[in-house]
Amino acid sequence: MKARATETQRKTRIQTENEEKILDAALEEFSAHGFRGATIDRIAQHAGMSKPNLLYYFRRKQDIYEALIARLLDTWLEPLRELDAIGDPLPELQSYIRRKLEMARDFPRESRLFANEMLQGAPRIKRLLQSELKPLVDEKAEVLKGWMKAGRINPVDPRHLIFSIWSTTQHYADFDVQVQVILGPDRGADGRFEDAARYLETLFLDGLRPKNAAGDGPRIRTL
Amino acid sequence: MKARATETQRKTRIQTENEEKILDAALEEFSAHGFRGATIDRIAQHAGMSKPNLLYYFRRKQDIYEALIARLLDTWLEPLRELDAIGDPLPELQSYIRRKLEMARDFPRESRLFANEMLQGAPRIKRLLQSELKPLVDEKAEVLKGWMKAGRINPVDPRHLIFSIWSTTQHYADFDVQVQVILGPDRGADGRFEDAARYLETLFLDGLRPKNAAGDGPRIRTL
DNA sequence: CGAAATCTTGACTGTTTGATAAAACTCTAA
DNA sequence: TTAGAGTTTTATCAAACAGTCAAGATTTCG
Repeated sequence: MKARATETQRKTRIQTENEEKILDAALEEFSAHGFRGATIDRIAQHAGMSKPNLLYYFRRKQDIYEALIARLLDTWLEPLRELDAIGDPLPELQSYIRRKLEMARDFPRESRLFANEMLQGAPRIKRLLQSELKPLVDEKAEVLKGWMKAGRINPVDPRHLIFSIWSTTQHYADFDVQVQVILGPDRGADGRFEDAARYLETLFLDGLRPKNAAGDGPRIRTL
Repeated sequence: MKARATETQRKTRIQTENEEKILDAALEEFSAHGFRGATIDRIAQHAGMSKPNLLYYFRRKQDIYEALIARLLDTWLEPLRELDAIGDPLPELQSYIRRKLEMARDFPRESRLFANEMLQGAPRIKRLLQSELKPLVDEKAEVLKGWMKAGRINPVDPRHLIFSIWSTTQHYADFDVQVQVILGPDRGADGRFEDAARYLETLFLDGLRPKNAAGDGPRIRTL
């Protein structure tokens, strides 16, 4: 009779399977339409079960969404956690960028779900951002600052540096349609991924200013 | 009796005012909740009028959305149009980045509306992207290629370069909540904007690798 | 097997939503 | 001033929506 009670209780095979199916379908829906735009009917349909049956596993729409968010944030921050203060700065950053890019490739729906929540003003995870995300970023910002002080990477605002890594990599998941329209069908998904990886490597390591050439031009006005 | 007919017909003062009020309210709603998540009721309420009255100006929900999208794309592409093949590459790119950053600061709702449409797979503007966006990007990609061939900027994939400018700048509008959580309240909106501008300038011009120092470290594995 | 626990379904409720009709009201220009 | 165009509201509708309930079907396990 009681299915998803919070009590310590082993999950049935069917329960595990169905919860998985539901969360997968819900990810599809929520990531494309946001919390309000998604409907239980569509999630149930996509999960291949009746609406009342879905509601047997998750009492309310919000419960599905929260279950999704809960499992998301941890996965999402994993790449940043791996940024190692002991390692060499540039290779560390490079592999962080690559890990984020791989996540955008392998978990685009998760990326979009996160983006959707942000666009809405993060009403449901703002607190989590405060308690989980911020301390982690603070910690890693200190690591970056250390590298800068040692002259091992150029001195920039470490937090904005992190923003730029997030945005450039997640762009390939969140704006996938646009990317495909612009790049055309010539190059498949794998090719696009490698192109993006190569480009971001150059951008973050060396920027656009040519090192050898004198062709620098005048500084632009600082408006 | 007939209000918003497609016929050539002068608009009333009231008509102009109310359409403006509606579009502003709709922008608020659609940018935060997407097409499905937004409701006419809430838009009407936010616009300070009754739902039937709103529907007197825009027959269907979709009409409001489309009116919004139509006026958006043109504004959105304006900064890229200004990228001048004749100018000096680095200052041109720098001021393009700055213009995009200014748009993120001054029109965050428009940015979010666009992002929302993308997350949904751009069902309503995919065609417009093909016919308007792609040719423009193709044209500007050629400009960039020319600069690269002349050795005036580092050789990179021009389209991915454009993606990175879009993503880094729009991030400050689309993920504003997250940015605020991480940066804290110490620095106001203006300070954040200037910090971002300064950081992006360094990133795009010089990247992170220090020029003077030898501290380079080994190359990372190309996974 | 067979009973208890688990799972599934159809029928249903109250509410919200997009949209319409027509009556009532307001503004404007001759 | 007043007729008619333009605007707003009240009342209403059908569909979509989140969520409930109890009865029936299935699985699990002693």
